[in-house]
This record gives sequence, structure tokens and C-alpha cells, in this order.
Amino acid sequence: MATPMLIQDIARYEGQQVTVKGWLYNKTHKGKLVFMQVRDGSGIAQCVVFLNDVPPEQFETAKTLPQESSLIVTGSVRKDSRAPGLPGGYEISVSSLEVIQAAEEYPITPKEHGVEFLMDNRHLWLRSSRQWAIMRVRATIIRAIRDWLDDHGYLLVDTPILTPTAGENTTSLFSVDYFGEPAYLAQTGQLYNEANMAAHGKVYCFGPTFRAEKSKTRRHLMEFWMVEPEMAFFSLDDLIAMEQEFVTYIVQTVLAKHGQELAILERDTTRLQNVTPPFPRITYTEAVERLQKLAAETTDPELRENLKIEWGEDFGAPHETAIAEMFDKPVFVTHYPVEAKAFYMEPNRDNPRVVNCTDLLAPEGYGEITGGSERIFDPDLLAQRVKTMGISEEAYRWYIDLRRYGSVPHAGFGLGVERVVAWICGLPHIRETIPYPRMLNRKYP
RNA sequence: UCCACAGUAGCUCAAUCGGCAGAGCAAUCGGCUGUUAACCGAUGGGUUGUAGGUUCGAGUCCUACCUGUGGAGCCA
Repeated sequence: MATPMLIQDIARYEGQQVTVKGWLYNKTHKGKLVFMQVRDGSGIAQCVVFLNDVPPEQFETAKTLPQESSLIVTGSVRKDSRAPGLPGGYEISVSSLEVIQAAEEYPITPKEHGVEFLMDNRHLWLRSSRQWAIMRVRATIIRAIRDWLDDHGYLLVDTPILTPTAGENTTSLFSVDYFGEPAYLAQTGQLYNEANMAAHGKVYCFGPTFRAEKSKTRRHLMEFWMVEPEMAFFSLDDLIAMEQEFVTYIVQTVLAKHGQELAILERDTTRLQNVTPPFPRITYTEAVERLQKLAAETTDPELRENLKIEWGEDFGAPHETAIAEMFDKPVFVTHYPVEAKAFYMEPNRDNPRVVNCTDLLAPEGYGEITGGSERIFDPDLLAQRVKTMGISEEAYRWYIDLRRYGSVPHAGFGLGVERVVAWICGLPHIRETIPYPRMLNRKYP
């Protein structure tokens, strides 16, 4: 009697009769032999069909079966160093083959394809081994995020996705009809997090966020996942200390669990192994000085133009990349100018032109992966900032209210899951980090 | 929104000065007991993104539009 088997466990079944249920990933044949690459979701196994081992009609079926047909294969597991697959090194000598459905001609062949074609076929592309590997790493990253926070006293408290607030910035929000009134898809859970923080001390929210900005870059999605921890009685230094432990855990967990997947992605992991505390930190002002120096020294006129920056301006993509390249680990950039950051960030006591904030820039050009700060603690200052920014005071009444009842110094940050996936997997574009990317020119499939 | 580039067979691409629409892969048929994106032989496969213009003649030149890609900007 054959035992049901997951391909990932094939090494444990050597010499046994097993049954695998899955899909035909690829196939080749040579005379009386058919080599089928069968995938079952857990891995890929080579299944060898020999003319004399199966009924003649089953051999004929194996020879002509189209790519991605669904099937059930029974046979014995044999060790063979020639056998490809994931994990590979073992193969199945087939004694019986049952086709569940013979697929129609499959559009994605093992050959090369263009971006547009693959994105149009995203629902099928996810079956390819590269995409398979990315989704497995993504799942582990999400798991690592939750494990670390849950193990360190953070409570998951969900924040709403449908929100009432337009604030001053409706252009970057998706609006929906809420029984005749406008509502907006959440851009961040952070304001609600601050209320939850006062109830639970250390909290986080984790969910999809939506930005209607017409960004068309390799780092932006309209819909992306963000984890946002928020901590009572936390200073900027506390925040940085916590973030580096957190990010290190995520990276090291993936390295420990996904050697196979990172190999499929041909990711050079040496820079990732280097991700351990402490991370370097520089101030915004230092970063600007370094960029200006770099721009002055470069002989490339285009780079010089791209690196141009005046104190007070926020960094663009070329700036972030240049700063990150100066370090071999993720780098914290702290104390941005007040005008470059959000209204709720706590001004620095010694230099009120800057706020106590930090962005974490990933190496290798992956840009900002976290952004966080101390939050304004004083109700009068917060009310004044809301007024200065021209934001609706009525809409933010509950938020300012938080400061009237036991206000405490606190801090928090947001981490963009897809940017972390792109960085750890070494992907050139964020579109492959989420199953169904929502981009400026694409919402299908 | 701006700049640049691209669109030819199911896919990836070629087509010289404006002169017969081509290859590899995939598909179909045949061959082979160790293939790793197999290989060998054969067969079928086209409204050249859309609309207009120039020309004896347009995949190729011109205009507009559509779609996509790369980058910039935007980016609590």
C-alpha cells in the first residue's frame, strides 16, 4: 500500500511506495523513459516512468501529458544523485499514473518571458519556482514579525481599514462610498495605535494599507502590507534599539529557514549574514553634508544632478541609495527637518528645527524599510501643529484628546513588508513580493 | 504629471537603403533507457498595437492615439 507523501519529505521515504498529488511542472522523454517534474506545493520531484513498469496506455499518457496537468503519481522512492528537484537527489520510479485533468496549452513555458506577459498571467506565474520561493520567504517574514512582537510583550490590536478622516491630503487616499458619505481606505493605523498603546503599553497593528499616490517606481505599490508597533514610555534611542533587534530577527530567521529558496533566487547572502546589531546611525544633517560632498566629488554629471540637495528637503530615491551605499548594514538616519515629516512627530529639545525620528535605509539600494519617531506628547503643541498644517481639527479631536488623559512620551514606527521581502530576496522590483500587486497601471488579475 | 524607449506567430526576438513576413522555443506527428531550459527529423502557425497620411510599394518614413517598460516627480 502506498503512503501519501509531501515532496519536501522525500528523503525520509527512500525505498517506500508513495503517492504524490500535484501538477506536472515540466517533462522530457527519451524513448522508453519519461522524466516528469511533479510539484505538489511543498517541492518538486522527478518522477521516472519506464515503459515496462506501467500499463502501455499510462506510458502513452505520460509521454503526451501537457505541462501543469494535475495528476496523482504512485511509485517507489529511490536515491539518485542525478535527480533534479526541490529538494532533489531522490526520485520516484512510477508504477501508476492517474491524470486528474489534462491541462490546456500552458502559456508560461520554462523559457524566458517579458514582464507584461508574466504580470498578465500572474495567477499562473505564482506556480513558477522563483515566485514559489518568494511567497515562502514572504510568509516566513510575516511569521517572524509576529513571533518577535508576540514574544516581546506586544499586543496585536487591529486598526480600521475604512476610516472617516480625509485630513488635508485626500489626493493620496482611496475613497469609497460609505452609505452616501465618503470614507477612505487606511493609509496607516498609527493614530489608532496611539490610542491602543495607552490601553496596552506595547501594541502593533498589521494589515494592508492603501496609497493613491501616482507613484511609478520599483519601490511603490498602491496596496501594501505594513506592521506598525507603538510603545509607551519609549524614546528615540529605545526605538532604535528595538528596531535593530526586530529587523535582525527577521533577516536571521529567513537565513536559517530558507537556504533553498534563497538559492533558487540566486541571492548572495553574505550582506544579509552581516545584519546584526548595532546598526550604524547618522543624522539627517550629516547625511546631507555627505551627499553634498559626494556630489561635489563625483565626475558623473547625471549623478551630481541627482544628488543635489539642500537642507530641509526630503531625500529622493538616489539620495537614499547613496547614503545606504556608505554602510555595509542597514543605517538609521535620524532627526529630519520638521517640514519634511509628519505633523505628529516630537520636535528635538535642543534643536526645534528637527524632529526625533528615524528612517531605516536598507543596503543595496532597497531604500527606506522603516520610518518612525517619537510622537508629540503635549496636547497644546499637538493642537497647534494640527492647526498649522491646515488639518481638520474636528476630525482629529479624538487624537488630540489622547493627550489630555495621562499623556506619556511614546514612539513607534512602520515597516513595509514588501520592501523587506524585496531586500531579503534580492529582487529588482517590488511587484514580485506580493501575490497580486496593485500598481499604477495594473489591478488585473 | 514629465522624460526616454518599446509594441511583428502562443512566448522571446530578427527582418540591411522603403522592395517576397523569418528564427528559436511552445504546439502537433515520428525517433531514442538518464533527461536537467534534453536532443534529432517533420508539420501547422501572421489584420506587424489602433486610426490616418506620404509612396508605384510601408513592419520600416510622418501625425495622433492606445498599451507597456525604465527613470524622475509625487510619497503622515
